[in-house]
Amino acid sequence: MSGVSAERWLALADRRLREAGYRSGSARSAVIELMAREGHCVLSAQDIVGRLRQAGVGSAATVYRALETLHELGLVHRVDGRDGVARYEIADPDGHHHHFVDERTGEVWPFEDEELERVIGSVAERLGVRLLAHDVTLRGTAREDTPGAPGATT
Amino acid sequence: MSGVSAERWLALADRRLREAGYRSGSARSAVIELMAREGHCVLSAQDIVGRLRQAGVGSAATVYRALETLHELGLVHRVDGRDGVARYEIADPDGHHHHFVDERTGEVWPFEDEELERVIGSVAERLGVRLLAHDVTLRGTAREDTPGAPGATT
DNA sequence: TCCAGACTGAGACTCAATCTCGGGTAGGCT
DNA sequence: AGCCTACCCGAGATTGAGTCTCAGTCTGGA
Repeated sequence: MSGVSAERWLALADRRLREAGYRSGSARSAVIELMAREGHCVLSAQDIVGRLRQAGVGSAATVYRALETLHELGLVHRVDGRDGVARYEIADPDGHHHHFVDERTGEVWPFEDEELERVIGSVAERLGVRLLAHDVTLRGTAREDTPGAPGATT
Repeated sequence: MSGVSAERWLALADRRLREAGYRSGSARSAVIELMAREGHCVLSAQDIVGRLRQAGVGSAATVYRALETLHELGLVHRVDGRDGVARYEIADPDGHHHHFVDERTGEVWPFEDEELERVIGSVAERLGVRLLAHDVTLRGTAREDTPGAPGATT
């Protein structure tokens, strides 16, 4: 997600919060700014707590509260780790993606695939259910022999 | 999974453990039996601990050790809960399935879809990664078409 | 039978996440 | 501007899943 889009997300977050009747506060604002800056890839709640503590704001409770609020407003997605750690990323309003987890390094890379979305839609139809959300998580290892492997960049 | 198949899984587990050089022990056997009996749908680790404690065997440490061993041998799958709770189910040797979670009732339904598997395979190929596992979790509501049910998508 | 090494279980420990509550602050009202 | 109420914040206590440790027990081959 580009910087421009991050700006847009920040504005969106601001608006939604205000519309939902929330006031502004230093801690939540700090969380939102951090997410806009670095939340394009998954950030663990603990990461966020750590970053903000460095900056001298926020406490665990506050960060979790802020993230829960953002999640309720649909501004962030929660990605469940295999290790009992909650991870968050900003919800891209014009895009939907899934995750590949490298089993060796624990790194998480996003990807999207149109056909995958289509098939999931048809599966839901076949099952006769109304879909509200769906997660696809692939686990494995990046193939070093493939130059296009998603490991080249952070 | 049927009772017959549960028998088969039990035998398979027995064989794989022996082949891998494990000895038999009361606690692990109890975990395996419980999984064969009730593990066709997801069981949380805590559930298992509780059941076995009722029966007077096993401790938390032992149960987690046993489940880890079974997971390493590919005998069970781990399903990550949204709540930081590890859930397990027996790995059906002749079938791979995913889960639909009813958001209203919390019920979990397994399903399988051949095309979904195929698309996931091709996505992995496109990404240039070696796939070790993959989870697909659909969330939504069963469609008995309740008027007034939450209707958003994605 | 003997014995090395694997298995077990109670309890301490770690750490993410939540709860509590006193104090601070935003922002509407006069 | 000053006040006041309701919301926001943060330190610390608490919960609870999962892991670690270690001494005692048991399996299974020699």
